[in-house]
Parts: sequence; C-alpha cells; structure tokens
Amino acid sequence: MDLKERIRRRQHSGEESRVVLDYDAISPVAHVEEPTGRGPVLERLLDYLEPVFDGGLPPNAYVWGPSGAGKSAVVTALFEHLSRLLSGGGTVIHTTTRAQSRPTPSFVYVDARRADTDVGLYHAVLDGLTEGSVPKHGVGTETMRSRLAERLAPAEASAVVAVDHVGEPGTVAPGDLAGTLDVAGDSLARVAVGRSPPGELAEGASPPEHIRVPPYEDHTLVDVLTNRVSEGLARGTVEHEQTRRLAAWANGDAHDALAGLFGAADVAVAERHDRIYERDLEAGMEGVPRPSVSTGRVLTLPENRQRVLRRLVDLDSEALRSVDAATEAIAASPGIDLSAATIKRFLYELAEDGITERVASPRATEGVGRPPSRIEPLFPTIVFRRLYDLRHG
DNA sequence: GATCCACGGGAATACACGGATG
DNA sequence: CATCCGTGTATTCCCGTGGATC
Repeated sequence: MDLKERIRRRQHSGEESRVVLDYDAISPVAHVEEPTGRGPVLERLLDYLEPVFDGGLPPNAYVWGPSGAGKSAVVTALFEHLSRLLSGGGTVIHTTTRAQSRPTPSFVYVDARRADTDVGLYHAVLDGLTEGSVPKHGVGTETMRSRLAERLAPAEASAVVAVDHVGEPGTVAPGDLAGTLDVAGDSLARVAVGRSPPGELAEGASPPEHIRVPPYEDHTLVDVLTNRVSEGLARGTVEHEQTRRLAAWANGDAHDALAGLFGAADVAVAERHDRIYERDLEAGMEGVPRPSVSTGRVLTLPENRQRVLRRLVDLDSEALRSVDAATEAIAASPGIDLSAATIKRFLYELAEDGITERVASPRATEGVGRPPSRIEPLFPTIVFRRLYDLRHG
C-alpha cells in the first residue's frame, strides 16, 4: 500500500461504502420472488401439480438437480405463490364453475436442514398447516405424529409438502421420507428436493414422478447475477464482463456465483473502494472453495457450532495448523463460553460432516505420536462471516 | 412430570514411529 | 525381514446431565 492509498483511506474512513445497498439482495441464501431463467422447470412443476387445481393431489415426486441449479429458489417461490393464491385465507376464492369443486390442498415448504429429525419434520409440517403456534418441546414424537394425522384426517383436508435438501449429511434421506411422512394416507403428497440422481436412491425409495432441474447455462447465470446486482449494489459498481467471469467460473452453480459476487462486494466495502475492482473480484472468488458447501447449510447449524465457525474463519494459518491449535485459539477468543473439550469435538464433527476438511499433515517427522491435521473451511468464508455478523448485530 | 436437544467430558480406539523381537 | 510392542498423539464414540418447554 503506497502513501497515496493510505491517505485516501483516511479521507474516506468516515464515509459509508456506497457499493452495497442491500446484502440480502446478493446473498446466496436469499431467494427472489421471481426466479430468473427457470421458466421450463416451473412449467414442469406446474404440469405435475395440475391435479391441485381441481382439488386433487399429485403423486409423490422427487425434484433433483445439482448444487446451485435453483431447486430451492423455484420450489420456495412456487409454493409461496400457490399457498397465497389457492389455499390462502381459506375463504371464498373457490367460486369456480368446475363440476366438483373441492377445496385445494395446503402447500407446505419444509427445509430438512432445520427439521432434521422425525419430530422436527412433524413439527414443521404441522406448523405450516396450523394457524397458531405448535409446541416444539415437551411433546413426544408419536404424539406429534398422530396430531399431524388428525390434522389431515378430515375428508377435505390435504396437503402438498415439499421437503427441501433431503439426502444431505444430517438431513433425512429421500428414502426415509416416505416412512416418516406416511401418516395421513393419501391426503399428503410429498415433494422431495435433493441432489442425488433418482437412480442412486435406495431400492424402492424413488417416487413415481421425477423432475430434473438442470444447471444454469452461463448466459442465464449472467442474467441471474445482473438481476441481483441491480437490486443489491449501487449502479456502476460491477461491469458486465465481471458477471460473465463469475458465471463462467461458477460453472452453472448459482450459489457459488452469488457467493463470489457477495464476497467481492464485501471485500470492496472493506477496502473502501467505490466499485468492485479486479482484485476484489479475485478475493471474492478466492473466498469460495470449489466445490463449496452451501452457505445455507452452515447458517442452519446449531448456534454454538456457528459461533465456533465464526471464530474459525478469523484464524490465521498458524492456528489452523492443527485441531488442537485451533481449539486453543477459539477457546481463548472473546464471546466463547464453551469448554475446550466441546470446541474440539465440534471441530471434529464439523469436519466429519464435510463443513470443513481435515488435511493430514504430509510430513510426520516432527516429534512422536500421530501427526495433527490442518483445518480448512469448505464453505464460503467471506459470505458466512458477513451474514453471521449481520444476524448477530 | 415429560420430552427433546445441545453440552461436557472422558473412555475407547486409531494411528505413527522407533525400537525390540522372532 | 516381517511383526510386535510401547509410547505419545489424534480421533472417535458414547452416555449422563441440564436447560427450555409443554
């Protein structure tokens, strides 16, 4: 950094950056109301859901596609609109001239990352189906199960339940979903959303209907980015060429592309730049491992695990050298009241779950005993740091 | 009183290495 | 030379406990 730069920083140090207007708008975990460039997939889903417009239920389905293909974006947007337009309010609306006008089903979207146990699933579905609040504790699994069954027991009651992110480490497997949610006979249709190709599902675990969500084409991904940029960043802060670079680099993965953009913008802010420069873009992409764990997965981890990860992303390579060193550094950092034993266990478990990676030390000459392993984050670090801080004041 | 879940904590096991053993 | 053994770490595993909630 030269003197001119130093002085320039001081000059601007009192000013707010004008690069980012709204972090949520460029966040890889936020979804927009109208997904860009996923028209054909929406059509497929609407075809599949056709029976609901006559008050019926579609068969169970499996929506699948690679990371960052817009599965969650499309399903959340669609379910949001459907429940608002169809079952919303439960009043009138159904003044159709159709022969047999049955009430349309309810639409419930469940994130399996949040509902990661049987009780959790029952709770989430029941919550989406019920007006008031649903007890989270003190009620046994079986009780919740029968409450859900009761809720869907009346002849006219039915629901389409989308369960997103099935088959990830820590979430329900697509094959187990049937066993868990088969509580209400044929008044509940399941839409599992996951990454594994249907062929890889366990024997007999594949629903009758499959809907594939292909990865984004580069030019479509550019559109996605451009739309987000226009919502979240100040005019003229990103060049078109830069969005093209991001799209090409992300290889069709909208999550990664947005994470890179978000990171670049955040770096630009930190550097007090007036727009995203090349080095900001580089740094932004640098902050996204390839392949990357979804930011959403990290942000739905239990609070204390996120707290540990938040400290982890601030550690230097010296502290990341071993699990022990990282544990020590984290335990010593402010705002951590977990015991060292617990922090260490978290670090091992996070690595086991694929959130981080333990890299075995290549040389084992130093000292005796089993050599330690280095820790590397496998999630978008800059994005996580910013979003975590925004959520925690 | 019941239920679920995250924590703590420590026991059990795995691994790496050098040196002893067969 | 192939194995086994002891020592020192690293890693995994598991269960009791306590808070929060109903």
